[in-house]
Amino acid sequence: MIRNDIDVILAAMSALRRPTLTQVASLAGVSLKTASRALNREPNVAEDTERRVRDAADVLGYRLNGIARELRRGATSALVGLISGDLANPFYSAVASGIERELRQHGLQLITANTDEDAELERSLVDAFLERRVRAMLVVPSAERHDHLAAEGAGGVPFVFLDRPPLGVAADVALIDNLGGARSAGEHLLAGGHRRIALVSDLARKAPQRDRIEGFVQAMQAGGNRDWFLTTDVHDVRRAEDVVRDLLASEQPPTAIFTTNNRLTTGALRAFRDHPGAPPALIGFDDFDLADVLGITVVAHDMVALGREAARLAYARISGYEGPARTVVISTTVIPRGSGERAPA
Amino acid sequence: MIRNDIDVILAAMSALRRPTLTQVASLAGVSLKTASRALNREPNVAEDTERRVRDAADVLGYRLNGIARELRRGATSALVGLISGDLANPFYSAVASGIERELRQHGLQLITANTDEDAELERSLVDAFLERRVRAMLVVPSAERHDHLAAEGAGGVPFVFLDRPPLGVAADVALIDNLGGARSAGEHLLAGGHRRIALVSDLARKAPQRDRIEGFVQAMQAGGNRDWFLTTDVHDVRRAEDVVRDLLASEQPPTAIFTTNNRLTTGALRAFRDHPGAPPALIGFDDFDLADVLGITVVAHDMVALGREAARLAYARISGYEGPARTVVISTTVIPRGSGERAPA
DNA sequence: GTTGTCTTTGACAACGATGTCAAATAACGA
DNA sequence: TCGTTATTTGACATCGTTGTCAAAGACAAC
Repeated sequence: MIRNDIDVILAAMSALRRPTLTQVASLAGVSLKTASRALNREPNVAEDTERRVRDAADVLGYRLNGIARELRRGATSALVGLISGDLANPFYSAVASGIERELRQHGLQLITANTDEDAELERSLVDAFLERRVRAMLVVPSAERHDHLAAEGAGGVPFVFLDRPPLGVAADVALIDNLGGARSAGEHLLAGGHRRIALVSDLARKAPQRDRIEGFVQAMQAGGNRDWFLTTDVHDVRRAEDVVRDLLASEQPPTAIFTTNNRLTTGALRAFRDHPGAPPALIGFDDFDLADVLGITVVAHDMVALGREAARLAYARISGYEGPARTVVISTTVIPRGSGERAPA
Repeated sequence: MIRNDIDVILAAMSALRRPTLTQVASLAGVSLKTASRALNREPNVAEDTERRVRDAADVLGYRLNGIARELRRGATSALVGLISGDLANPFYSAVASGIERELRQHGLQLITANTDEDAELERSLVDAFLERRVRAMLVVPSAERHDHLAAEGAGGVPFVFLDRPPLGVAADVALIDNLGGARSAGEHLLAGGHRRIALVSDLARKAPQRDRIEGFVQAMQAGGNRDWFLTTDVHDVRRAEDVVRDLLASEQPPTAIFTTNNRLTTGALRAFRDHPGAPPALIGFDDFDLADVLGITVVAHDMVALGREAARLAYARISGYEGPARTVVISTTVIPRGSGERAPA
């Protein structure tokens, strides 16, 4: 009866709630279950019935309630969580896009959150994600220790760490070859004839920075060079600029500088800009957008690949892999662009 | 009875499923509802009871099932969806971080997806997000038209568009002052004495690019200059480099160039690098990292603010604002850094 | 002891979908 | 025509939580 149809439609609209499958079924004049079958293209639904249900769904603007479906289907979502310190850093956003593309191939959806490098927030965000029943957690760790996550690993939700290995937990990790990359940088400068080399690094307590420092030191030792020095805990661009400016103005300025991440390289370049004399040689860890135009030699690595590999590790666990924790290491390459090849003064 | 407790624990463990509230309740020896009350810190729960429940939850490693909770509480999640063409572009990732910070203040969580500028994917991702019952959708549109979203707006889920206004729908939008910014750039070059100016732009069918072109044209008209020319549909860095290289090599090269986005500016800089003579003046739309080091004059704007404002528009709708669609425009500033102030040859 | 108020607890339905199972109908061969 | 099988449909339970409502217990005042 037409009047009745209109009632159903009006009820669905006016309630300001999304129409439910029950309403669709009632409008189509079939049972709830039949409507469900029709919309899910299950076999054994009469052609005519399916059409009626689809029409009804269209009229009402019906959209499946994924929350209810997930609850019924096993209380686990198709979501994978990513928590990182600073998604605004182009460095990390490349990682995120690598992850996203890989996950999509398996019908999984990425959900992200920033911690602003805050360990407390990291914990609470992990909690929030787990409550949403994510299928896996990808973490670029900020916190120092990760024991609190150990229980989770056992509890069923796989964790994969990126860029920095977790402390206190055996878990899958995707890393960059920080040690090897930094060693190559050191060797490159030594091969160029440099001896007096300054190393400018970020917070030394973070593992990637530690490894980059160590790789560089290894190169120096292997090359028998002791004429190098290290400034550590340089955490932002401003500070890097100041540090490098001081280096340039010192009694015996270095003939080459190695900066251990993209921010520090930026700072160094700003300091160079205001410096009257010829700048020292420079190699930076991490490639960046206009490095080619600026002619900056860098230790490059594929961040998209890092994300992709991490996503693969996660997916393996989701699909049932139960073996021991694995580590994937992304290789690095020195890309000579001029700044790292300047001869010592 | 101890034996019984152990049974509950073992059952929870071995099932390889997360323990449910029922199991916690049974271990604590209370009813399901009481356990729920205890864990949610509802009033009127005996202190002793609450402790027993909490202990039981700890023992089992219980974690609330957010999916079930959301279903019960109203079938709408605390998620806000963001769909953008390319999250890996630092431009967009700044937007995302602005959004995220604003949302977090209201207890909302951002969930993101890339469309790779694919209109079809955009549609299906919007669908997927709506099925997850996001509270609002933020979209950096790729598709040409957005009529298919109109029904949604009515259906209750608020849509906010960023950077590009939607076609065929009246919805909240957060935009950059493309027109004004481009006009300022044009005026800046005219004031510097330039007449023969080349405009290099991306796909002209996209609204932001159209506006930037138009703003520039307005400035030329107002300044009575007709000696300018436009290359359009330059979509990637490579192509921009080629186009600018050709411009430099032409009979009558321009004395100034205006590139309408950061990718094109990068391309221009690459072309300049290989050019023997003095480069023309250059102004780029969009600020970028190291533009200061390179001394590039740009039309800058605050992308984080763009994200923040979009999130605010969305939140207003979520909190019940039902008024007409609103538009927020983020202002732009010309930042002179040298490249835009070079005198005409 | 009775009444009334306040605290604490539990039984039950509900959120919106899907899975199980059985009933109704259609189609077929004998 | 009847029995048998295949198709199509619907009633009902279920996922894990929270809201409603009523029952039970504690306590004070009369």
